[in-house]
Amino acid sequence: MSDAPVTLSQVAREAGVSLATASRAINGSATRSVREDLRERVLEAARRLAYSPDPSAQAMARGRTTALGLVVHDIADPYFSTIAAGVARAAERAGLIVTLASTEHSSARELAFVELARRQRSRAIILAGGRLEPEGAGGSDGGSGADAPGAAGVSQTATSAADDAGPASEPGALEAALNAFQEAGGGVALVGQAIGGLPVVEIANADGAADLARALHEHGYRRFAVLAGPDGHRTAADRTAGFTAALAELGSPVAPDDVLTCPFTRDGGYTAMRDLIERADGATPGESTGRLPELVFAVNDVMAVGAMAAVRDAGLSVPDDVAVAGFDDIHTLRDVSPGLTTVRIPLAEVGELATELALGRGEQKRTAVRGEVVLRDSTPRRPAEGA
Amino acid sequence: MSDAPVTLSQVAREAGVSLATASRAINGSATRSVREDLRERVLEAARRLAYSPDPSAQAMARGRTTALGLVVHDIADPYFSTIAAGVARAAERAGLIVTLASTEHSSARELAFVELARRQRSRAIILAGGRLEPEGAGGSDGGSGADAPGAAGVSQTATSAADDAGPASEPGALEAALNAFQEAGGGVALVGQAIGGLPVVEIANADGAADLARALHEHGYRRFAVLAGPDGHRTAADRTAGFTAALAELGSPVAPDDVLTCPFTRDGGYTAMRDLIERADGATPGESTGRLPELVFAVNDVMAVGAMAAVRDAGLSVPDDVAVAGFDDIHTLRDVSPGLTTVRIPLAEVGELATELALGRGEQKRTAVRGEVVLRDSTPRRPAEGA
DNA sequence: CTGTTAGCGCCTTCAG
DNA sequence: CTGAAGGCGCTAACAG
Repeated sequence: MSDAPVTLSQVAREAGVSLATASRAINGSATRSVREDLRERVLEAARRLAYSPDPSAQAMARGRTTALGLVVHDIADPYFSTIAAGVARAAERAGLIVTLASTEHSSARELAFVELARRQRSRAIILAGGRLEPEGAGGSDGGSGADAPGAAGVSQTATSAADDAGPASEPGALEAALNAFQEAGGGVALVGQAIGGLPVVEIANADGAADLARALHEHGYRRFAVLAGPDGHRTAADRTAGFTAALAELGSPVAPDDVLTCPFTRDGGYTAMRDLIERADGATPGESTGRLPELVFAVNDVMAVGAMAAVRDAGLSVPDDVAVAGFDDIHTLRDVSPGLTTVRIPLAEVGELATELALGRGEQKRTAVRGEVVLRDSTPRRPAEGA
Repeated sequence: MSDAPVTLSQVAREAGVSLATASRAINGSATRSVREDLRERVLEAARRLAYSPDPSAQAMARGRTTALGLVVHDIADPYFSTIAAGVARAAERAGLIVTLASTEHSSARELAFVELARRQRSRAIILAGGRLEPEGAGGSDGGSGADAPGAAGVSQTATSAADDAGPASEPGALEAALNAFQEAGGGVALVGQAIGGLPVVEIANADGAADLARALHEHGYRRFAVLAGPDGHRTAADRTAGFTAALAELGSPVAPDDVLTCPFTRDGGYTAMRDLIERADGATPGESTGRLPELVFAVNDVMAVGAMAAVRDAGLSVPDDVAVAGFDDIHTLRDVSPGLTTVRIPLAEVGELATELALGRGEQKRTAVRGEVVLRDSTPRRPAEGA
């Protein structure tokens, strides 16, 4: 059928006007305007021919794409996919196409995508996901040489760009790339926590965790442990810090031993909780406690669910033997049983907000979203108890 | 700093060669080759200048983008986000940029995206998500006029294109659009079930459900109900059909009354299960059963979890009062308790497969993925029972 | 208000 | 094997 796409000039010819007029009629060029009847004719012709503009051509002529870059750590993670849903919605509203990058936690890849976005002249870019402190992430393969195979080096694919960025990019490289992107006229928005002075939808991780701690304390809990996520993970660190700080203030400090480092994943939560249980059982001798904490706070829901599984697998019960709390209020996890106490973050809205921020609607460059504590059955009120 | 992006000609000048040579050196033009030392010089210059090609320009010159379109119903749904993760991985491997479209169940939007992809000359497009039978989905607003506001009609944004496609596109329009896309040289892959003769990663929904039914029957279950999803939803219908057919064969047919239509969502599962319970309670008089079925099969995990919540909210227990089974084996839901019996579909792999199919690696145009029954605690073996 | 004319950055025939 | 020249589809100065 209609093999070769219809071009604007075909439309112009069909309508009996010049190319320029057709262009103006169709996109309503900023300053110029077109006589009503001509416009009608052009529009009519375009409809008849089923014309639709070529984004690449427009991008080239305008020096600006209609693309919105979204980079997340892992699109399969409900935290990110919910944000992505918000971004997708807002982007569609703005008439933008979203290009998705799932970096699988490689900061090199992240950097490569930001650079790609700049090169591609994306309209804006949104970076979601807990920034890692300098350290860097590094891929699984340590690809030794900088430019190993064939015609690498200067590549035209995101892939190879990521590959030869090496195991971990220098700290600051991301910020620099983002700044360059912005200076080139692109919009930027971060989700989570700030980098430099870039626009950001901040999630009040520390405050939310502190609120949670207070609510739990008020419920009668006194002895806590924290599954704190990996070292160098900002989001995890902020949640941990907010939680422990609030407890310290309340006179129920968390012992350093009871703050366990672990991956930011379901398995991380599972394993850490299992360790905690083994320790309480005396299976791992030489440890302090000897008994389980009353409540375990996992710094995200997915970890919390892993932790609950570990409790069950050990033949124990949540909340009878240990209470568990999480963070995020992942929608898909709202029906776990017992219901998981958590801090609700309106992730989809966060995505929409970030999009609007990146697009520069509204002046503020910084929005904060504060979570709301949601108490459920995984942390019932404790019966009064003597010191 | 480096404000205006570096262009190929700058690289060429820097290397002291012509534009053409630089181009050939960098992308290794099919037929032509370049002397080794010149190539080195060009590559070196490119590196020094941090050159990277402009995708739009390449797209225009080559008449083909480096974009891979992925359209899903709802990226926040773990089913789709897991597929998306697979697609993202495979796309990166292939050096493609994925552009994401979350249609929010509007078939008009779906169609619009396919057309956009064609216009944009995307390399390939992947359509995931249960095709709806003709009926069409329709947005929430019934946008009356075909071309209502201002300069609509011929639009340059996916948004407006979707808007004026009206509530529901004619059946076959999608297939036609897909065919046109393919004829224009783009790759296509469907996920779920076939449309016409297009390449597809089929998910053996009926077979998987039948396997599940047999396993459950073997476990001693005899009286079933099905939360069947909405009318006209292919995936839902196939699962329901496979399940009921297998049971009929085994001599435990499911009464039509016990096949409940409901939305394909958590709330759909919740509500339908609640209805089932009320019915059993006699709260809704004039109904047949009077007692709960032994097992309720929800056609996807998310619905199943909603159903489990309804059971709990009614003060009943899974599996003591009713057993529950789902479909998909959503990763995030693997830790619900009791563990949910389901049919595991390797969703991420499905995404990768679809990508490869769409890219035309390998000749076959059709791959089938069969799920694997996973029995968990939500459907324990039933004690032997008299007729 | 409309039409003509240059490019945008790159690839790809063409000559040399 | 290399360089020069044209064009992809569209927009944005320019004239008219």
